[in-house]
Amino acid sequence: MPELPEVETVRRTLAPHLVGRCLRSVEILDPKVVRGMTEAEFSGRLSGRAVRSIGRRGKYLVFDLDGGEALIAHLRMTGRLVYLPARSPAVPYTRVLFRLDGDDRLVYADLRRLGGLYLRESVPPGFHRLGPEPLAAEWTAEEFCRALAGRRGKIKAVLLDQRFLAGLGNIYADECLFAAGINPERAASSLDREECRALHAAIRSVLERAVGLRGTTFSDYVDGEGRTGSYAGALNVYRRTGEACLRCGTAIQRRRIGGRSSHYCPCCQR
DNA sequence: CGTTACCTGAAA
DNA sequence: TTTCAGGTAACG
Repeated sequence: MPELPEVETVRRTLAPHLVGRCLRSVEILDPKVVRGMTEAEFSGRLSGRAVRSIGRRGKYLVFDLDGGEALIAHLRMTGRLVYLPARSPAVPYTRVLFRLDGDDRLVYADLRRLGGLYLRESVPPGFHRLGPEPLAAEWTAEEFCRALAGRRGKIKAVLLDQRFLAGLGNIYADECLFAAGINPERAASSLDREECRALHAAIRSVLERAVGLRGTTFSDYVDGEGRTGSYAGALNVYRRTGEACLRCGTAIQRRRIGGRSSHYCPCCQR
């Protein structure tokens, strides 16, 4: 479910509740979501540690804990991390419960169970190969243009490659390409300088606006306080197949690129 | 490079 | 019944 704006929103909504507080104990209801170690090791190494800070890298959340330990989460499609004050109703599909002081809890819920919880040593290899953060000041149009020129494959597939750029997913890749007026089927290396700069600016502005609106909710996504995001009303092409382009009126098309649905306006995106 | 597997549920 | 879903990794 979550791409960079949703994960960043979860980070921001969890931090005020969790930073400085202690994970008193861990209850694992479904061992599958704890990756790369036994349940006993996972709960043993986390129990009793306080949360120092919560960070984000691409679509990963990183909880830095006392003693140099870290809890790392990837929500994949349907994962949720929700802060649950004492006596709150249970969250459907809860897989792991972290008990805090005072009977408050942090819940990991995940309908499809594709997401996972990790410690530093068990983090998946992709974590260490993430590309630049698109909202970081150091990520310049110059660097982006150079990197694109050296890539084979279609621009849509390249934008989804987390080694190329960390945090874009299917929704925002389509929205950024629309904002830049670039067809998703174009070869990445065929973009000229002006198009690269337009796409760089589009990625920045779309992601910043989406973070400001607290992400996009279709069905599953909620933030760390259980609230939905409101970027769905700002979407121009994603899941609007057959509807009129808001800019020119042409019907939005959908086709499969690199195994994912891509939505675009055949008139505005060349 | 594209395809498949991993999971479950909703919608067509 | 089939297809589709916000993601990634492991195939061939």
